[in-house]
Amino acid sequence: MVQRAQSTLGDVAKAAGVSLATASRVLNGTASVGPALRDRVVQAAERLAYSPNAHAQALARSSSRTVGVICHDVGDPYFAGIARGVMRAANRHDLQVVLGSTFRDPDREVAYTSMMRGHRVCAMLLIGSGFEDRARQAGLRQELDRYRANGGRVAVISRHRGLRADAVLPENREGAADLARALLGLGHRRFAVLSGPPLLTTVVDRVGGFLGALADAGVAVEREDIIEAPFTRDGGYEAAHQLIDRGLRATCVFASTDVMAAGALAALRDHGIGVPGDVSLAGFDDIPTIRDLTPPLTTVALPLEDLGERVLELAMLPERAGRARIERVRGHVVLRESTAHHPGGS
Amino acid sequence: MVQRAQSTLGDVAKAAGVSLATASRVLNGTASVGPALRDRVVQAAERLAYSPNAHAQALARSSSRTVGVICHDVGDPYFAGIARGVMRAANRHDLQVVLGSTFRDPDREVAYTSMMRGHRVCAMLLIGSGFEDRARQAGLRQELDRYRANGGRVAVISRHRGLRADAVLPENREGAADLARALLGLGHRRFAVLSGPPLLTTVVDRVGGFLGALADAGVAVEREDIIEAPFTRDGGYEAAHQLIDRGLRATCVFASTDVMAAGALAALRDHGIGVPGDVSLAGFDDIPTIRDLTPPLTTVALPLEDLGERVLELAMLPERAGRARIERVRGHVVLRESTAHHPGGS
DNA sequence: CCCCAGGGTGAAAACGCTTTCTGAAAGCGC
DNA sequence: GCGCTTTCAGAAAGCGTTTTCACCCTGGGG
Repeated sequence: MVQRAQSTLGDVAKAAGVSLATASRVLNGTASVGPALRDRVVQAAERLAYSPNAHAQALARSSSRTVGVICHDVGDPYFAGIARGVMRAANRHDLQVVLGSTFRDPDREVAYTSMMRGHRVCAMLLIGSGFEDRARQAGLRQELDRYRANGGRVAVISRHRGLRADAVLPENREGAADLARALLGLGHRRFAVLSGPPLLTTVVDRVGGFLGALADAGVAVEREDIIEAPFTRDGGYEAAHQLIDRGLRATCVFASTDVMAAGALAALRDHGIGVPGDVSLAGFDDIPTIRDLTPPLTTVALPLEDLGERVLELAMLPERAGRARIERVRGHVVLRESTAHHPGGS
Repeated sequence: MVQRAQSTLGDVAKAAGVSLATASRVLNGTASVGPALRDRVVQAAERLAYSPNAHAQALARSSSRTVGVICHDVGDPYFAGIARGVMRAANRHDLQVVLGSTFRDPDREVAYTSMMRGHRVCAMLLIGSGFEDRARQAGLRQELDRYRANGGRVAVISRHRGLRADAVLPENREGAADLARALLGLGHRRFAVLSGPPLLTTVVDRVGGFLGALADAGVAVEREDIIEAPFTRDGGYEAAHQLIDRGLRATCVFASTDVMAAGALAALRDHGIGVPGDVSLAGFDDIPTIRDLTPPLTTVALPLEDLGERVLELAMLPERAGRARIERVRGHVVLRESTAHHPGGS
């Protein structure tokens, strides 16, 4: 294939009969250039279909308008919602976005951060739960510290151990506690919990908050009524299935994400267990689709798109000297029809 | 971009007491370097937390391992599903992804292509429906032609008028026709259609295919039973609402995407109209969540994640001399419980 | 008439890397 | 010991921009 060389600023300058410097100034509007020359340059650029080489620009300016975004899985509605917010804010700030999807592999997360450091992105956004595993976090932290040592900005959503980065923090613990109290208020006393991978801070917080609030009310959840499963629809399905196999004694099931709850709902339906007739079901996140389930799911609503916008806004702020900025976001309980009053309760 | 003195290859070379060239060769494994020097370089790089400047590399090599991906809205489950596939394939090929979300603004689409051209991405992926509007397409086409003239690769999902790019083509027309025939087979004779923006090729194909197959069977759909609405959940809700206001006479409603169908289902439920008792409902795409709706939605299943992987694979192939590669993907009809046999039918 | 301010322009030095070209040293057969 | 090929390392020329610095004008004030 004959690959005609992409025309350069030099070509444009030559075609317009001006110097490189002048051409650059015209195209950037950097300095005042005589109208005659200006026109010649603009026309030459158009004629040659000139497109400035962004790499050369980044190199010469030592700056770029690119942010790196790392999430677990763009395909998941939770991240998709947040990503939409990030993209909206990025458009507003005229920023380019390079995206990483780790598929929940912590090593890949580190690989992405180091790649983005190489790209000299002006900010890095870590979307989604951190890991409890300190050893695992160490590599990530080192990479990010190096990045920040050179002036890079980091902002995260959710709790990330040890990273001292600006953060948008959904109040998972409190939200789950609120939910627990609401469910207690409906009269439930016997609960089951569909937990995610216990390595995720989000899981720890949500399940911990939920169980804590129950404990405060004198309600304990037995070990076998807490099931760990992947943070996916099928994980939720499997977990509910397992729960049923063990003999479902709870009157209310809490799934730590809506995605899992959707799977659980399917499992319950497949077993002919009525929701909320036989058992109540609640989730967390308020992803858009669950209000269209039957029954619509009770959940703790998080403003996903908003989270995305805010984390990007945080990253655009200059680093704060003292300690990191924390924006807490309180989720609010939305009682829908998947949870019903439990007659046996108080 | 990172401000403070990020260490450079020069620093590493100096610290290791070797030349730039040697340092470069060690770090790239380009040529054989004596073990003693090699170690000194590697250690110096580690000590200085060296991270190669990707822009400088791209410039020096005049090539990059970055692909641009442009979609309408990452937040939409359809695109989120495809994006997941793209990310998976990108991980496999060790490619970086820069993402654009147009929010369905064709101008922004052009802006993205030109920005990505500037970035000298090695390929551009256009995800999602093209526009019928020839004038609008002209700008996009020009930008892409310039990109390809310089060796850039373009691959698209869905039909894009005038772009002669490699494409993964969901057979929207045929899929919709299959669906229509299946619904006819259930005995339905009176249909309504929730159409998307008529400027989108996807809409034209799906609605066209659907109506065409009906016409072949001697069934006509009246103009007022075809409603145009945005390609969103709320668009579907509104459209169904409007349909109901006009007096719902159809026994079966076809929504041109699952996302719209989900909204329509909600509207029908809100009006106490039973699905499929009072009316059957079908969508298109088979996004993951609709099988969990009640009733689960009949649809035309597209392998979303697979589409994403395949479009990236296409883009990685060298350009084919003659005409563009076309990969047709036949969706298959999945009859679920949202559609029922219509007693009045044949 | 001279000097100086200042707008407009060009030459050239970065920016951080890759890669070609060149040269030095080392290994080999005679 | 002599020429020969290999191997390994460095000097330097790009890659395509931006930006500093210097220069040349033109005009206006003294």
